[in-house]
Amino acid sequence: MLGYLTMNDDNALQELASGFREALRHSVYLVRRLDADGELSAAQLSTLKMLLDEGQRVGEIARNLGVRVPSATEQIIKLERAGLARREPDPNDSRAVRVILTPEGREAVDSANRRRNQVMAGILSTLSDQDRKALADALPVIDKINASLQN
Amino acid sequence: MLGYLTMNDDNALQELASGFREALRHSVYLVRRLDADGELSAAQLSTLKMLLDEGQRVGEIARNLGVRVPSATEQIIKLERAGLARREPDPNDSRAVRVILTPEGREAVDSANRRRNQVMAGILSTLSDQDRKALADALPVIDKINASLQN
DNA sequence: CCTATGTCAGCACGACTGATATTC
DNA sequence: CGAATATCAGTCGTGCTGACATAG
Repeated sequence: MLGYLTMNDDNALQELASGFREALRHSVYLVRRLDADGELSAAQLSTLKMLLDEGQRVGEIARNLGVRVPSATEQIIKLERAGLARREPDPNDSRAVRVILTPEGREAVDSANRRRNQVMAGILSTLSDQDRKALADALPVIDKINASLQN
Repeated sequence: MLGYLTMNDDNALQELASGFREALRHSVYLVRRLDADGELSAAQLSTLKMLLDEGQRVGEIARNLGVRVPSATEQIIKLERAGLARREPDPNDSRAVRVILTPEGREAVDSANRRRNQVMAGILSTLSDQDRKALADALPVIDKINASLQN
């Protein structure tokens, strides 16, 4: 049996969960809009971004993207066809494939990233300092929540 | 030419934009995961939810969902086939169609909503009070950002 | 006649599962 | 031989645009 305080806490938790879910649902459309007139789709940009440093294996990309390996392969093939990435055999493990950025890919990431950040910054610039602080404070928390999925 | 302070503000804005974009990108997968083992897809649940009170017209549903009318029609047809919603002519405007929930639809909303909220609440319950407060404080801000798309 | 509302047809994107090769 | 890695083939969900019918 729950005590009064505990029950309140539980209600608050449910409400927060519900509110956050709703916010995320709407944000899906925000992301879509952000991509709308872009040269790269969101999935492509995400994939390219994680190749920036030294490239990755297909399996790693899939895991980091939160999708299955065949889905990652599909994206990679598209990027390759677009001349933005290249696949090459992993020298240490011939089962694996390393995916690396081409110079064009690197340029595409930078430019698309810049464009999207500017659109978002434009939206954020209409907020009050207080609102921006609240958002900034919540980002690490949202990261934590997202990270809890990696398990 | 921008002054020092302004330039700092601008940098901060860009960083906030970038961080928020990144958080949203990851959240897409969170939402997916939340839907994964559900009886209703996220789009279907969202559609059903806005019929709870007194039903809505197709155009209203589309606007509230943030999608085009044909996309809303498609969802509605699926819900109708599943026995969760019904379409009937609007008595005041014969061009329009009112969509209303069936009792089964009402039940489905409740149950799916409950399940998803519980999963999310489970995740949130692992956070500190401070983190939860930060998240709660940011929700209205995120709503504002999302609302800025309605234009 | 023009506009608003909804539906239909056809398409694109991006995920998934299941079935292979190939290598460890 | 069994496990891991990547790809291929086929399917599904959900969005979009453009064309259309009907009503205001």
